[in-house]
Amino acid sequence: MAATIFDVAKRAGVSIGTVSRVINNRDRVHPETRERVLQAIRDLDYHANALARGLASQQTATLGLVIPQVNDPFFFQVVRGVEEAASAANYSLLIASQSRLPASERRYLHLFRRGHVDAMVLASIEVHAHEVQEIVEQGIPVVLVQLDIGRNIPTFLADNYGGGRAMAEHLVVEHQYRRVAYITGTDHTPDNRERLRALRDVLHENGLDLPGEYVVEGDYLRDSGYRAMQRLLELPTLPDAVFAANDQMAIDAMMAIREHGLSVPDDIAVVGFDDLPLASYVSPPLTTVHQPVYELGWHAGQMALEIIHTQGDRSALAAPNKLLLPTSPVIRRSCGC
Amino acid sequence: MAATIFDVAKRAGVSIGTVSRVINNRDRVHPETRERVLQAIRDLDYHANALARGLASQQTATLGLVIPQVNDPFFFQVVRGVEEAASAANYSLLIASQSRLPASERRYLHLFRRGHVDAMVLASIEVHAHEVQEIVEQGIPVVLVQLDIGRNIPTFLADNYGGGRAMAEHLVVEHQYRRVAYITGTDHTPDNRERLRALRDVLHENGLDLPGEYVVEGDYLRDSGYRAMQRLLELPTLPDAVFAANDQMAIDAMMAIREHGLSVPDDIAVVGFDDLPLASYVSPPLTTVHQPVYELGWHAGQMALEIIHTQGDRSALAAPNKLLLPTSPVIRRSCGC
DNA sequence: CTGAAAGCGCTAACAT
DNA sequence: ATGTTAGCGCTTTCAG
Repeated sequence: MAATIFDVAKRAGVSIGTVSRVINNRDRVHPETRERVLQAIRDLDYHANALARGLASQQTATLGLVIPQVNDPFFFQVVRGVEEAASAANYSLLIASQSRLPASERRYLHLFRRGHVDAMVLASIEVHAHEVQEIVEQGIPVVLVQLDIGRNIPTFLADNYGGGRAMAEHLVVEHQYRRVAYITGTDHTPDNRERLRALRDVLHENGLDLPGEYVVEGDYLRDSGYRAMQRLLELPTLPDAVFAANDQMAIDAMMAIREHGLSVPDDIAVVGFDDLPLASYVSPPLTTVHQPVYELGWHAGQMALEIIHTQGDRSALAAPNKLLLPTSPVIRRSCGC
Repeated sequence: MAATIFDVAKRAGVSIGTVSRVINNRDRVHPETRERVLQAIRDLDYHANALARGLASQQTATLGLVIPQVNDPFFFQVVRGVEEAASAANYSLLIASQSRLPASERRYLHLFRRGHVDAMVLASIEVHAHEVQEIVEQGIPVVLVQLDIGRNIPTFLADNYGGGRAMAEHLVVEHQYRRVAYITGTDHTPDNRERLRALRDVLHENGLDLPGEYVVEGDYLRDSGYRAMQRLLELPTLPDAVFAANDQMAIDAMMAIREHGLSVPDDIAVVGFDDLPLASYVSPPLTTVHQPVYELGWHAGQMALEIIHTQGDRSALAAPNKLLLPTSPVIRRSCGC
């Protein structure tokens, strides 16, 4: 059986209270006593039981992270970011995927209901504002990643609008493309909206229009870009550039264009958003917008820890509650450069 | 404050013992009493505190998963597999990345030392056999994934040899390539060894040789395939096919070949191992061997749960302790098909 | 079938 | 500076 605090106390000839003090660096302990306790801990290879400590202190030193179930390398980067922030602070990471089950079965809510975690990071999941509210009201800090529910909750987002603008400007101003089309992601996501808005703004600022038939619907997933592009290729006037809401669809679109006997970027330029590892390997290499995914996770984890450590401290509320991390265009060949 | 078992007991007019019984479906409880308790639980939105339960029962209903720190989509699939196995059994998943720190700082060992988890899944990490032994001796079941330390520990591996053979046969028998070269992964990994052994066996069986200069060293990571291929391209007699130990290097090798003014697969065929999402997008699409990564994770999680539930039961030892999951060649264009 | 009570291993007052 | 003790919320005997 693993050694307990009693074993340590006995071996060091002190009470468990003293052992607890040296473990937690609380109060003053006589240097000599401390050394004796430390020695006993080493001798016994003692490691405080996390559950007992959590039960007594009402702190678990673990962060909960909820991610969608979809199989997207994107989220893994978020996980890595949160994990590193957590483990640097000696916190553990409890992971839950959002299940496919109907919203009624929100199993991940158990994480906090059962006292498992000190804070939660919700990344890109479908969640109702009132669910988040419920968690917060139980005193569990929540941090959101790529997920904007417009409440007073700390939120980390990639700068979709800024990145979209930079890319749109590259297309319209530098390359002087006049007929830019857009392949959308799922319509309800803010990312998609922001990117589309950016394109539209830039076009307008340059006296150009984004006609309705140049906005075709995709869903971010494989193949949807292909189908969307096919529809564009049936138009009487072809676009000279296509901005896809993500890389996956941009790559699909390139395929459709090639199969149509046209060339990327000579006939039609294509750009995406995300900067997947894949992007640099396709031919022509895809021009896209890099998203700081790892950083999103890291900052979110960091923020969660900060809130935990300032709980009850009013100044914590002074922190901004929506942070945009910069995105940056990655210029490769598919834009015509 | 969240409701406790006392609140439920009071509201149902029973003792906490009875509440505990209905929660855990232990012993018999009078149907009427049970219903009253259940109702109280619903009324109060009661959820048993996981820490308290863990402390009292010495079971945490959580699995620990340790993965390497490297940023490889491969591991994410393992994570998904384990997570789904765990959550299907109402278990939580505690994740730890192996730190870059020296081996002395094995932080993930805390997971079990501190009573955090009921079992551990170690995936593809660097670990000493005696460390695993230590965990097992503490009574924590361990399951290994893509990691073979040759002890009596349940281990899930992809069938590297089988997949390697199938691919080698495709090259040598079907395509009749006579000069097949191999780009290695890091030498110490069993995956790499098995794949190389398979190639060598198939070559010999067909009266062919694998000359030393046709085995060039890579390290699985980006760019290493490129450099390895360059060395092959300097040889007086060029290979007519190259088998890379993974897709990443195969793709790099294709680049090197093209830059050398040769064509894939007309001048030199190239195949890989892994079946990354990327593989189908490069041109020509990469012929490779699919690894059941998600399945490895899922089975490992499943096995961990099984062992937990048969603890102390001798029959548990009857299970095979090394399981090969089938790999399958995915024939695309880069092999010449 | 149910209640009472003794822990599980630790933290955090409260004493001294 | 250190010891004592009452919980934290639950499971699990042991009685009845």
